[in-house]
Amino acid sequence: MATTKPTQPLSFLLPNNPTNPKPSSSLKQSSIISLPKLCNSMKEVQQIHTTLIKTGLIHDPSAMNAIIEFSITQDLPYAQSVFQQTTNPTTFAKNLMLRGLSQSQFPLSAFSLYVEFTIGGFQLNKFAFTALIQACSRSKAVREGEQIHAQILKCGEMDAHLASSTIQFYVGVCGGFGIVPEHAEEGFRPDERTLASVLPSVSRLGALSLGKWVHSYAENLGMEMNVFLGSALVDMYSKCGSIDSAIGVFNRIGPLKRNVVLWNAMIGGFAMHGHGRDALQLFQTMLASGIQPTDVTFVGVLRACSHAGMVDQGLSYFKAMTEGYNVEPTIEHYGCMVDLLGRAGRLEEAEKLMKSTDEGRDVVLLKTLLGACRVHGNIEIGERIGNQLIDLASDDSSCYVLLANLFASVGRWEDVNKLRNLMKKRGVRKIAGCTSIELDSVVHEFHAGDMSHPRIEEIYAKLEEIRLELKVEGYIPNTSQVLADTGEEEKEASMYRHSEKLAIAFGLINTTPGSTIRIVKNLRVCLDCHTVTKLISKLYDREIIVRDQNRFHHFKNGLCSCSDYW
DNA sequence: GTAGGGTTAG
Repeated sequence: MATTKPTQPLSFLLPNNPTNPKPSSSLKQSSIISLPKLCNSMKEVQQIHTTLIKTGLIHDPSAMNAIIEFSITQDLPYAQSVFQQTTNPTTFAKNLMLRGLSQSQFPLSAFSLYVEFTIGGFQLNKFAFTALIQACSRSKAVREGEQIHAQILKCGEMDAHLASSTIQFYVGVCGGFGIVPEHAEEGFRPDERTLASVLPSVSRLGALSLGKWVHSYAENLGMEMNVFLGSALVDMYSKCGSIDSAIGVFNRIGPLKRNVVLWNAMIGGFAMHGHGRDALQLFQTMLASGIQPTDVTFVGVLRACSHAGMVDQGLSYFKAMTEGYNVEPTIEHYGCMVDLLGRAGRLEEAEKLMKSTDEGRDVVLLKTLLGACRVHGNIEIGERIGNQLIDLASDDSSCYVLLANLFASVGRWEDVNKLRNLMKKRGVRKIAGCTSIELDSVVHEFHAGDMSHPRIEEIYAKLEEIRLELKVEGYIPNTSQVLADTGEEEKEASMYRHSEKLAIAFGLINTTPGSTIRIVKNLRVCLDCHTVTKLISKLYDREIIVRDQNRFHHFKNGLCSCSDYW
């Protein structure tokens, strides 16, 4: 871990450094040859390399290996030249070189070295094979990978590590085809790595009870809560809507054990839940504990600012990122910034920033800006961006829907119809809205106007009850996002069959009063569902947590954590 | 002494 390395330069250990009066002979041989492991830069490695040559210690194979080991990740050409100058490279050094090339920009270059080695009569071992099969994974070289797989089987080098790299190869190049396990292995015990690998799938599903099961499984087996498992759990709990449990896992990992990935996961968790201040406070704590932020950290920080509406803070963190922390902005950072400025209604600035990058025609950035135009009813910029989008991403239905929403909000029904016809002509279909809710480990899924649920009558009865109560409260349905130019009554009726309303009604019927309702939606929440959910949270005294396409909404006491911008 | 796992805009 980079943070455990000494930060001061190591040159004071070298003999020609005047600040160090001791001659090099006072250093044990074993200590100088292990120095490259402690190095922070190639410059230090080169200094040590020079010293090794001067003192003759370079003839010790482990000294050479240490130099190669450091430089394969930092300066591959350097490692290659050192390796070529070695008269009798050890197996270890050969394996390192294979690994270095397989992790380089041109993974298949490992194969030329492999050919060289085999001509020279070198027998490959499991470490060499791992590097080669990974090279095939990275470059999607199916035939080569299959041949390496055959060789591995022939020479009997297969073990658990190599098997997992081989599986990764097949999963990556053909979706796992051809490697279906024959049976679940008897006596097989998953370890922290296994669980850390399955958790991202649980996170994507938003299946909290499944994630909780994995967590308690780990605890029951007495597994060590390391940063890998910890980060995966923090992310899982965040993405499954249980930010408190995420905090619990984070806090239980000792401050000294926390690495930047774990901090990033927790900051990102706060961000997606709209807890901007918590995210920024945690970021400051991270800095105070001496952890260097990465580009991912700033994605979390900027996302936190945008989701919590902290525009000024966001702008100053973006500045600090590039000027103070030397982190180059990526497309993800620009995405956050366009969202941040767009939320504040600073649409011209958002567009200017977008155009100033190489990513001015990126579909996601354009969609972010168009979404902001819809929220702020800016038809001038919105129409321009929208038209650009439906050419650029002509098969993406959400672009048409966003633009149609904008037209509908200003009553331009003719344009809405034109868009609908264009979609039909181009064969683009709207993605159907779908909301799921999990009760007692069973996932119930609802689509708009769904009549298939066995308890659908009760659900519609509950919705009717809600509709009447909201009417008493003076609520007027907002039909601006209904894209059919029909009568108000028809529009209202169609809105009451939206999938999120069905899921919430089902949740109200089947959970104890006062308990939290969690639902997951595949698209963005519609404007009317958002308003209705706020009112339900107050009327029924329920906390309702909604995960939509890209963030969480916490509805409580008539308010939503997104401050009505999403 | 070498290899597998975790975090990333809308």
